[in-house]
Amino acid sequence: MPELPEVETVRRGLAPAMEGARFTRVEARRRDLRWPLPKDFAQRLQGQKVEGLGRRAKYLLADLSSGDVLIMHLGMSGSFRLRRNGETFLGDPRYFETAKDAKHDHVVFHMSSGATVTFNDPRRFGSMKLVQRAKLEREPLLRGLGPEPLGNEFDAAMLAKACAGKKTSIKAALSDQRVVAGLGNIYVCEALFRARLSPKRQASTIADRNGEPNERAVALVDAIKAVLHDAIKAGGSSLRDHRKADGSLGYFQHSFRVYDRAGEPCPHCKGKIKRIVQTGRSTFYCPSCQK
DNA sequence: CCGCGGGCCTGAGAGC
DNA sequence: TGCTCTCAGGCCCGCG
Repeated sequence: MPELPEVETVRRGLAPAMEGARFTRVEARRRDLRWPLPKDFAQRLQGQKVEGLGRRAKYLLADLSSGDVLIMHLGMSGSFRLRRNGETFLGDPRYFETAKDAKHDHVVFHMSSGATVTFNDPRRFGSMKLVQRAKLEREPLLRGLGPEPLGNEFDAAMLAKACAGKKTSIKAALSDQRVVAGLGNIYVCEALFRARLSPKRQASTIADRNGEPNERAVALVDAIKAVLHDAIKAGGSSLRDHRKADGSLGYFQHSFRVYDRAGEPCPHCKGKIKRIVQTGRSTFYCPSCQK
């Protein structure tokens, strides 16, 4: 599921329950996640205070009083659910916890705030990892990541430089976390539509020979920032698994202009939206608007 | 180094 | 109802 807007939505939902609170009890019910949890995972968290809950790309980072950082990733199907003092799930009344859901509850945090934070992930592409804060810069999961797309330092010059000389498509380049960190299939498709650029265009064509940005790079950066801002405002996109921490749904999926809309009319020219496959993933775009 | 394809897992939905 | 097939928001690894 989760691309940057969904992870940011989860972060904002969990922060009030976790920041300033301690782990009173931690259950690691399943350790065979994408990267196996260490044997002492629960023990290393127990009693630690969460100093802050941050985000880098699609990773959640909990800063702990022990000097460790808890890195969490949602993979494709991961989600967090938040309960307080044994209450049932807050938020959307359409949500019911089913036995099927509970079997994928792999990690449970009991917090001194009275909150219970449950990590659920059917496909187990997500995971967690504890690293020392002093070694965070050398952490392999984070080391190669490109700039945060919503940061001030991410601009047309930076994107053009990263794409200059790239033979691959602009779709593949934007999906590459080393170029820009946090976009996935949905928001790459949506950003390219907003920038009116074809996903098949060679990545290097947003830069001139010297690697300087052209007008396409400017449009693309604007489109990326805009779609991410809009999606965060909507609480992310809920397709299959994503929910806000209180169990309610994000609603940005209703604002998709091309993603998952093959055959439907383009919102701009009314032509047919097309689905193609690039590097093994679906791409949705309007062949007449996006050049 | 670069780009691509396969694999990791489970579940949902379509078609028969 | 149930089987089989395809597809899914991410990321890592190995191959050429």
